[in-house]
Amino acid sequence: MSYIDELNDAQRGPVLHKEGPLMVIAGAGSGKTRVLTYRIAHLMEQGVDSFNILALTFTNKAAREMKHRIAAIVGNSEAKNLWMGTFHSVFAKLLRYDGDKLGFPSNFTIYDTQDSQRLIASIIKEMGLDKDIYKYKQVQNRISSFKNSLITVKAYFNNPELIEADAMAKRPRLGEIYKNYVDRCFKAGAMDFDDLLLRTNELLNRFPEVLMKYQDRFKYILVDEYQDTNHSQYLIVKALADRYHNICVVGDDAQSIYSFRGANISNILNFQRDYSDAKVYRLEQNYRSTKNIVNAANSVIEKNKNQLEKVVWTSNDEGNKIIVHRSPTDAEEGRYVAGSIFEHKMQQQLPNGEFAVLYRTNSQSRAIEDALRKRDIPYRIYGGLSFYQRKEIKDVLAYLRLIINPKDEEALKRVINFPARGIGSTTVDKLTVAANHYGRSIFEVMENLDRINLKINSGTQRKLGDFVTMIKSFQIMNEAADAFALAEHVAKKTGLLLEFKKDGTPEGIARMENIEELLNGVKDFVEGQKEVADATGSLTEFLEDVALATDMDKDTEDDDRVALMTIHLAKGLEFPYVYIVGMEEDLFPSAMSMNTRSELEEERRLFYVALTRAEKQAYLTYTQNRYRWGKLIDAEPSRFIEEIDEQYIESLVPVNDGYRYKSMLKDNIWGDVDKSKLRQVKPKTGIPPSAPKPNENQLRRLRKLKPNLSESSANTNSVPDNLVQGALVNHTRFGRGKVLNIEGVGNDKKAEIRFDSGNIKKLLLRFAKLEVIG
DNA sequence: CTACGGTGCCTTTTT
DNA sequence: GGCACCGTAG
Repeated sequence: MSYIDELNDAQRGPVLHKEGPLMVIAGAGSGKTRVLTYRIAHLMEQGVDSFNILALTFTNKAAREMKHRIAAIVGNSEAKNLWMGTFHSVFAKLLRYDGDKLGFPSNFTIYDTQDSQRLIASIIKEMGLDKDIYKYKQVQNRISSFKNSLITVKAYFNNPELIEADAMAKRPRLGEIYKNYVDRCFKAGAMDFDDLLLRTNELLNRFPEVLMKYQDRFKYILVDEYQDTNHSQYLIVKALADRYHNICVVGDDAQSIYSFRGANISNILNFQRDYSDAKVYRLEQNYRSTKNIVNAANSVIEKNKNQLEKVVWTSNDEGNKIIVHRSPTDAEEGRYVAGSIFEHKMQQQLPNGEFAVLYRTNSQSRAIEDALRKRDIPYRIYGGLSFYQRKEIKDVLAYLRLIINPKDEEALKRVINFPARGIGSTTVDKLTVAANHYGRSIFEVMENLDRINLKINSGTQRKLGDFVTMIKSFQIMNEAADAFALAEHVAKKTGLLLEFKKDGTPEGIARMENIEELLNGVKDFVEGQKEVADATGSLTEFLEDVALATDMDKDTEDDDRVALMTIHLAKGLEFPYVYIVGMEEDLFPSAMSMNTRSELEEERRLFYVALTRAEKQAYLTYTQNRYRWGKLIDAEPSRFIEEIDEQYIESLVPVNDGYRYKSMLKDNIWGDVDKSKLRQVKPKTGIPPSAPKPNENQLRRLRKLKPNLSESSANTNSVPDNLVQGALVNHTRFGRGKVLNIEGVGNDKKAEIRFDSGNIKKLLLRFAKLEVIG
């Protein structure tokens, strides 16, 4: 049992723990995934049937990776049978089996947030309500939070406080909207994200035999990131574990960052109350980061009041201090980050994948992207507008959804007139009214146009008939053809591909290519599904996969790129070099999250998560002025910078963006050096026309600054004269090599060298440690 | 019915 | 600076 030897004492406890509830409080970087993986493998080696294990992870990717690692220990065929995935994907699967008891077809559609919002917007309109009072996004948000707290429509109307609150907010008819929304989803055979959990609860509550079936099946339940479960998820887990009590939850209260979507930190804080015989294990040794980073993060999270006791420590090296950097604008900030990454890469020959840029909001990615592009540094953005959310992709998917489930109202509305086929909003409105009146779906109304008098002129009636015929022909094809053939047929037959092709603009071509990429994705999926237990590779499965895919789930192509993502998405990941950008008040912490103590504490935990992603070096950057909503606004440094114990911070370095902007030193824009002045540096208006020159004090301090990466000129190698094309050289890391070519001048001078290993590398001479040997 | 331009809201974070 | 929605003209 060699894998047991790879664990430290603290990790071994929960892995070997036999029966009964256990909670693992796992500090950042303490090997929590390893514990989960090995515990599952160990259970299976002890004779537990893999059919009896349920593991709930935070991302599908995490589940996949864990499965692979388990397969490596216990064998592939056994690992296949594990139920492992996100809450949403696991319970979607469960609802496909047993959702019929609630009146849902097994091929129900999953509405994404946009679908929900559109439906709510149209309900508000149909009800004749003022859209400025009933804002569809806010309404959707509120309904979502009801569902996450298990407040059904019925529960809402039984709760005077909620009704009162909405009345006070001048939205007395919110309950009605809620009711209509639920009805319409039901009628459309659709569930939104929250329904996947809410309906699972309903199913388990109303049908004891179903509950017993799954209680008996899932004798061992493991939940990752337990601190981020919401009430609905909490109840599902509790119900399923109620029979055997073999529940293992893993989490870190200090990393709870999803309360905005209903996550309830008290789930983890109260675990011992729920299971009085629970054994608690703590993983406190951090294997990821340097002492500086761990200690800095500890000094920040200490400021939170509401937390479990835990001391994260590390025996890793001291490491470099955290570098804090100020820029005049967000564009400069991007340039600094790109320049810094560039220098690290050149100096240490690091791959792009060792770097991550983390931000609070998706909109911050743009400035970083621009700067990286200018430096030719490859990057990949995670999150934001993901592939599956692009218009053209959603259009294709909507057709596919309609084939599977013609009652899917949002899919129908999306494509009934795209590409344009002369069916306008007037017609769609008439159909909607009729559908609501008869309690049928729009598609059913369209199928029976001849039997209902809707005052639609005959030309339009014929167009509607053509549309119905087309969709039905697709349905017939779906019975025989595989998902790929069908999807390709649909893209062509509907005219979607042609629509974008004839557009001719680069944008249109890009969209066409995206559709082609989607088709390839379908193909890959169909083939990949053959490896999964009880999967068939059907269109239904593909659509479910797409609906619940997160951006992190995409197979990380093995190309080497800098990662750009929000801090939320970065949870669970680690990178040697981490840049946390936009460290400014109102941005991070967010202006929306400073009203209550608990909101602020969540922002602080978010910062803790960000900081603890870094293995070797963390950078914090902020700006004096930033573009927001297309306007330049003043910014001031985030309070979180001040909250870090000073001893872990490298004195705030001047803004000279490496060698390339060295000329700016003349009228330099200096970062403030004195930490105590952090809050005073905010300029009154925009960018000063010429930034102040450094005073004597600042100059003295700057001279004392150790040479570091940001001051590239200080550690530039002098280039030996005899380093010419054809010279033989020795490199400290890569060994002997021959210079093939020299290019560039001055600081940009690079040598292309073929090393004896066979690798050809381009090195910046001012960094490369080269010795000429002949 | 479509195309186009004006307006307002938006930016927290995601399954 | 961008998207979604609405009103108007053709």
